Amino acid sequence: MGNVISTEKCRTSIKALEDAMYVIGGKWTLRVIIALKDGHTRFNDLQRTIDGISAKVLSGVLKDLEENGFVKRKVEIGVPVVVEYELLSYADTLQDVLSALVSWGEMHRQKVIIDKDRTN
Amino acid sequence: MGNVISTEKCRTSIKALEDAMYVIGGKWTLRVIIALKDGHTRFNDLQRTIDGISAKVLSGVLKDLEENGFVKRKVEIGVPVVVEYELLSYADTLQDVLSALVSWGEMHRQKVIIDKDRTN
DNA sequence: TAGATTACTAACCTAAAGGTTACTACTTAC
DNA sequence: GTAAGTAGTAACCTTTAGGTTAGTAATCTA
Repeated sequence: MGNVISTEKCRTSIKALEDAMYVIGGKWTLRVIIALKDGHTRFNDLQRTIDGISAKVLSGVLKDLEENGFVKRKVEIGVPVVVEYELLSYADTLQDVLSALVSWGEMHRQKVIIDKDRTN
Repeated sequence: MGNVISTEKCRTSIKALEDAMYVIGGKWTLRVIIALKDGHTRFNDLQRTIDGISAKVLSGVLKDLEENGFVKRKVEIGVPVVVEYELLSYADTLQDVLSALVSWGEMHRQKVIIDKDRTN
């Protein structure tokens, strides 16, 4: 009961997790980053790739990503004006997070399917 | 533009991420798991350890964790009745996700502090 | 004998993330 | 000449996760 030292480490971990989730825990944030990494750099291309995202939400997420230093918005003046969202190197720091989440998600989906089969 | 093959891989990754976030993306889910891993097994101990969580929310999270196979609820009959939440081995599969998120959160907090200093 | 602790639940309320619809102004394709 | 694509914004609405308050019944503590 109440091991203070471990509780402190625990609280520290929880705070770090909190910081991470604040920035990348939104419903769409990491999905947009995945699509950007996949080479989809333009607004409508992103919207088409990410099923279910609305223009309003995509626009908001892209603004947040810019503010947090993950993405650069590049406007190429011409006719028509072309806007490209370029991933910055800071986005690479998310590599471990992304691959851990994606592979855990795949694994978990398999597990859920197997569990369902066993109950039939 | 519109490389169909890579777009499909991208969609698959996004779905896996979606599955993961559905299960562990709640505001409190991973915080509770961290506290459980730290050896806090009882309800009020967990509530004291996880700053800001209400009894209602903690109770809901613990039920979800049980349903998803992360936790076993153990009742020891006696006076008073003691309830313990035991982490199951399935929770170990989250190790990579947890450490990636925690260390990214720590790193990001440092970056934010440094960025703030630079603007002063 | 008032207060704390045990493990919660019921009922209610709020905020904010996200969803929907419509619209811009210009250009290219059919 | 009309439909679709370019990159969004404005205004509005809804959902729901989470927050708040209060209370249970039994025991122990100051």
